[in-house]
Amino acid sequence: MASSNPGRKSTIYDIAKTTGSSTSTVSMVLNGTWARYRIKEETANRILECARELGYNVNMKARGLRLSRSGLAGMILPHYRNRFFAGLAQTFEDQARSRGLCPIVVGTQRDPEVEVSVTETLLSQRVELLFIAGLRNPTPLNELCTAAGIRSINLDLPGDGAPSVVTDNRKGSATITELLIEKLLARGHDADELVLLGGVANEYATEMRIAGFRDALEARHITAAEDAVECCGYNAAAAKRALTVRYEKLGRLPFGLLMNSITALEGMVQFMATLPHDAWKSVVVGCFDWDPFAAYLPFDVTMLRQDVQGIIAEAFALVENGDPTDRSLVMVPTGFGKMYEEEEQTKEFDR
Amino acid sequence: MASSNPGRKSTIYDIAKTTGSSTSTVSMVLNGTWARYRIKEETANRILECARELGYNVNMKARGLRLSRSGLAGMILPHYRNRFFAGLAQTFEDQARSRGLCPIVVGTQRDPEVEVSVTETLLSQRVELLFIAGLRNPTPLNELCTAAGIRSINLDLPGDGAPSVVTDNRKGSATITELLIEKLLARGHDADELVLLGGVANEYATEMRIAGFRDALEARHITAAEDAVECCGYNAAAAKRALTVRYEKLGRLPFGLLMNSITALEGMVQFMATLPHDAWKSVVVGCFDWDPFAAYLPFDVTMLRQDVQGIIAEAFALVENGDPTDRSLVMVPTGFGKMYEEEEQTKEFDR
DNA sequence: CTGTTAGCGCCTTCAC
DNA sequence: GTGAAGGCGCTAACAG
Repeated sequence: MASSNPGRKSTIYDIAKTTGSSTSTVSMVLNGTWARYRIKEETANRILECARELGYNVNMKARGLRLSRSGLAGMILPHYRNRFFAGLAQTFEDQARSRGLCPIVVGTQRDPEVEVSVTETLLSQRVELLFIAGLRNPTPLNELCTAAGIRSINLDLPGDGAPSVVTDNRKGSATITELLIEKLLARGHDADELVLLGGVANEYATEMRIAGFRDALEARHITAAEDAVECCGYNAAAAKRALTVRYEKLGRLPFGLLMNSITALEGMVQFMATLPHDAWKSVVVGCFDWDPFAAYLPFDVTMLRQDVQGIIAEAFALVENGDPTDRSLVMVPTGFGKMYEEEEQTKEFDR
Repeated sequence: MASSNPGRKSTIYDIAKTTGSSTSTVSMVLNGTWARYRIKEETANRILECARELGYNVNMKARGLRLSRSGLAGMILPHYRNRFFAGLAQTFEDQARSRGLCPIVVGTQRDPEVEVSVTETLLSQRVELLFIAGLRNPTPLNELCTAAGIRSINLDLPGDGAPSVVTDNRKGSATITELLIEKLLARGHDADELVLLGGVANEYATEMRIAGFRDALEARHITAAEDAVECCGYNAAAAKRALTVRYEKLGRLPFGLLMNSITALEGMVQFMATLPHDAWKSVVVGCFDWDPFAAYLPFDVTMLRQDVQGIIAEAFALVENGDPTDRSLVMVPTGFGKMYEEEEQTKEFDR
């Protein structure tokens, strides 16, 4: 780490001077295009060596300015607090890096002002693409991007200002509903014991999940109970409250529960913790999204897992296909349990 | 959103031409320094208006080149899969934004090659500072930064290549150990039932926690059992295995358990799920780090929470104080339960 | 009050 | 094979 000029980053001029060559030669060598220009290998090596010694490091600001390519890929999401968004972020980073881009992901806390200002900031940094995840209404942000000539893709929730990649919630919901019905029947309960709890009415994901839920019931010619679907909101407290009410009315829990989010499941667990132990075994549970703790709780729970790798891959494909008028909606299927081996490979010092 | 020149981002030249003024006037107006230069308010308004219509957006690459200030703040961390790192990322983003910087955080999956290449990338993007979180040996990265004249701060785990901000693990450990002992005694058990499980011997955080554990025992003149500390590793499977062995040897669980990480706690929960229900109530548990699911499991668990806001604030203070030879080690105290009101304020559509 | 100009560091063409 | 020069978009003197 022998920086001859500590504190000041070195430039190609420094290298040119120390090696006694010209800036263009240095530039070519550093870009790997030197072979095409028949530059002496010896010269090239000398320059490379010198660059290392000086701790040289391209100035992407200058290169980007010249080439009008920043090398930055942006993504905004609400937060990192669940495995879905955390996984999206991680996968995005990996795939961006593998394309030679520097990932830059920002959490907005669902604050509309932050969303706009972050988008503007990323645009000023001249990101080459922007993925917008989990926004109910991404259109204003899409428009900002379009105006700046930057491609944006909506993830998780669709919008009409850009192409969107979302989980196939309806199909997934039907699949898990089907599975829960099987389990209920196997336990000798009625299928119409199943309750879909959580989420917000008229919100895209919730509506799709409700539709899938009904699909599965109808496929078996089962009439859903009046109150089989309850959109009590996504958060834990609301789900806990809703369950409490049902418990008091019914004198017990429903035998089958499909929770509309990991946070709703959190609320359910909080409620279960207040009940006698055998309550845990009395109920068959399903959940959209996955969490490592929840997966091992002492009750029968099945978690629907989103395919973050698939989502990100589709999104990159969309930006790479290049049609700026594209507004297609790509559906990515879900799965159960672990989806990627490596994802769970915790390193020795992971905690 | 009327971009007169869709697809091409507009520049100050475009604005200068359309408003019939000069680039410097435009520049000053856009930077808000126009009052100082006594530019007519009317002109200013015309320019501002035009900028809006053109969907103008500063090119930070060019501005950065000129001012040699990128407006970027970097942070690297192993992953986002637990609440500590997720919170660090979120807090970093908030605080960076409030300082007018654009946060750019990258997860490295603890891959040393990725760590180096990400650092180099961030350095080429000319980030103005770099926070390095959760690395066992951050020194090589610190050196890269120093060579480039960029200030770096180590977070969570210390290093000798830069100042470090870490949680006061020893004090925290002593506090929670003390609390668990109280609980054990209240239940009529011996204090030497307490076991510290998980982590890696000779690793900084683990060693500090062991020291704190012993501090608390010694303060009460209790001799720790031979096998009171078991560094079985951080991951869930290892913790589960270690507990299984103890269970078989003892015929029951130890009455008190202090788990060295959220992942180790995960392993414990997995093991508990295999036991009869009353096992959950038989044990008093503590854990370093916090998780929303774990916090509401049906057993007596106390979670030590790290002060992510404090850590990030100290880190920014360190870079702002400016002494590049500073190698100080700042300790940030821990707390129990919720530490910030707002942190748990889930928005309506959060899931 | 406003316009002109000289770079910031880099890449690319075009001479030599 | 190598050097000189122009310009990416912006800012800060410095002239008018």
